[in-house]
Amino acid sequence: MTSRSRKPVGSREVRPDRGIPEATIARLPIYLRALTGLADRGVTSASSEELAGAAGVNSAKLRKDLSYLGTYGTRGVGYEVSYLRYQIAREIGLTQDWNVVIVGIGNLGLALAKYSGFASRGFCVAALIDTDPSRYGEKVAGLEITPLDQLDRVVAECSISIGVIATPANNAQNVCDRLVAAGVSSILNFAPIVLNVPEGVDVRKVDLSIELQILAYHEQRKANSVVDLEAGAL
Amino acid sequence: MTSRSRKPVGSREVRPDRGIPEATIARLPIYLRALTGLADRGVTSASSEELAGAAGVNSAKLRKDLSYLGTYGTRGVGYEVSYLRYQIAREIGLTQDWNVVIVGIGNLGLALAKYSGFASRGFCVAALIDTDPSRYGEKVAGLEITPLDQLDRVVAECSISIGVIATPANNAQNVCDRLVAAGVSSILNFAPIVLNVPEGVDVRKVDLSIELQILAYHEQRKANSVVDLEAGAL
DNA sequence: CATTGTGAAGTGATTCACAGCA
DNA sequence: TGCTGTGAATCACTTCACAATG
Repeated sequence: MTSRSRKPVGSREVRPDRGIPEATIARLPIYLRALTGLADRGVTSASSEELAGAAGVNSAKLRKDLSYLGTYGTRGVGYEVSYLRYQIAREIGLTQDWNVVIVGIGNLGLALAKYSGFASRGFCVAALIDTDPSRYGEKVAGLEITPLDQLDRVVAECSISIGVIATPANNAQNVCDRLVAAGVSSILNFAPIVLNVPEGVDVRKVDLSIELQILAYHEQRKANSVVDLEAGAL
Repeated sequence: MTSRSRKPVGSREVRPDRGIPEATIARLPIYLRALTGLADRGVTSASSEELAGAAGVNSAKLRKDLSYLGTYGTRGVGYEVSYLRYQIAREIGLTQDWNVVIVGIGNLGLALAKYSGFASRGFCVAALIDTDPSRYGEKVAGLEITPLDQLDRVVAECSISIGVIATPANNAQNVCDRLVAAGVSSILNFAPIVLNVPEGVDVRKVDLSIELQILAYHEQRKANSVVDLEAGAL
């Protein structure tokens, strides 16, 4: 098994080694989703092959990924769905619910605030922040839109550690700074800019135009290769 | 599928195309965004160091990435912003605009339909599709919501090759199949399921809960390491 | 005996470090 | 001189292939 020298020597092992590759971590939620789907359909046990199919990866990768968490399968049989599901949820940190603040209640922020899927996946939208005074007090999904300058209070009161930025690009860095100052240390950024954050703060970004552009690149290449074929270029 | 627009024929000496790493392709849109930002601020020239800063990557990676496209810099000087911007846009396939259809005009679909940022980035939302008859004909951002069974016609009429799925999970595979049947070969999927598509169709997925869960994992680890420190465990 | 768990091999991406050029 | 472009080295991730095992 593992035994790489990470930290400067531990006098002893604290928990089964925390060296899970980032790529694996990014897939754990997918496995969780797949397991929940199987459980909902009444499936109680699944092989790595079946699970991998449901998650859209190959089975070797799935087994390797799971091996970083521990040995939760049974050789010759497979994995018990609900048990594995629990183990992954625990690993991700979903034994507790996480409170989230959404900043920027425009079209996208509104959609996120109303999205019902977060609750079942371990997240609770606990506060909505905007900077437009005309919207203060407006209720969305049972929550009042609150001014940005109350961020510190709201973050503290609700024990919020995850912030979602859904503002236009020109406000995003400012909002980000305010979130960090308020104590938020994980940020999901929808604004199309690179955020600067201090050490210790995690940022993940979702830029829809970028996703489309990546598709466009491949789309263009498909179109071109058709042209090539028609021209007998190969 | 329409679209051809290739370079002025192919007796070019070096075809820099073949084999740009996927990781590089995924960053080209980021460089494009950074260059646009610089251009907007009147910057006409930038070193790899400056550009990399604006894009949130290190300069070695940026130079290596750009080297796959061609040699667009000047040693000792840097890169001409507008020239490089054009070259990247061309590489991605943004010399043309891409028509996009959004399927599922719920909260998220609505937000996407209204989002003004697509236009400036090479995309035009050309059609909105839903399955709820009570919404047929409703106008959003100047477009009528159209029934799913008119997808084929709409895709053909508007030469659409990119589809966005913003439906609930239970409709998504069906919608996906319909899109593919209609001739769409690139799909951006917001539904929290794994889509099955035939060879040659590209899918990119955005799952907001998964992004939050990845943040939660790191958040949990930060919290735990604080506990470890307090307990003197290291 | 079917299936897991995992070393070893393979592949791809990143970073280093410096030659080559304006 | 200063910065790009790029081989070589390194690091990270994936896949292979099979011994271990319930």
